[in-house]
Amino acid sequence: MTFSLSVFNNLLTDLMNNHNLLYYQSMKLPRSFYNRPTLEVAPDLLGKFIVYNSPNGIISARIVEVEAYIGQDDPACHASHGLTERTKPMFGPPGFTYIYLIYGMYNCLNFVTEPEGSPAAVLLRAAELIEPAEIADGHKIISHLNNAKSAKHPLSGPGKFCRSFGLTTEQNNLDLTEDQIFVEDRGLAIKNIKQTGRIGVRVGKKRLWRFFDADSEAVSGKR
DNA sequence: TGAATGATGCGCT
DNA sequence: GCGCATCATTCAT
Repeated sequence: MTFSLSVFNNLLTDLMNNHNLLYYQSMKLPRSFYNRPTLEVAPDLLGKFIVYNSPNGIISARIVEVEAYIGQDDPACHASHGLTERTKPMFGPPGFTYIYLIYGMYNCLNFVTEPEGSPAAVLLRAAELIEPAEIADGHKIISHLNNAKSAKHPLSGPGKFCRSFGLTTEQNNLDLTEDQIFVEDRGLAIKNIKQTGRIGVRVGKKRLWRFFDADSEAVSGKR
């Protein structure tokens, strides 16, 4: 099973290197994927691949950990204080990025979910580069941007992920159905999904809205 | 355990 | 407007 999946991925890798556009168009998640209840979207994102067409080249990694933040009634959700300039993307249509600065130094990437006017998003907490690097110079770009700060797991944690990918608030509110940044399905299924409370929040701890791939080494924090 | 670091939002004038 | 507490984090001690 594991072997055939890796063969499958290698085949896709070759396909993609030779037929970039065709591959992207067929695998990219459509807006309808995000236009659903957030608690369905979040676990469904596990095993999908985030692809960023960065100024330095294309980077991609497998998503292994996410958290859901849902609506004005969720005290941990930024939208709990209502519509503000910062949280505007979450109130907008689904399938857009929502990136904000946290603790003065780290950025966090979210995927906006649910219909326009219904503020919700999924926070990307961790991802994993698949060996061999399946797109372009992913490893090189990431280790350069990460500046050797966390060589072993440079994508484990929302702040580390954005730092390694080179994502900042400049990439806020981008359309995930266009080509700069998107998520794609490569047919990889996650068989061991675990669910816990969200990390780092002081409110809304009872909601078990963190989802991660229990078989991944790249998951951040406690398992 | 705490320092680094800055935008945001709230509660006042 | 102005000041201050808060914050979906990370890393070194």
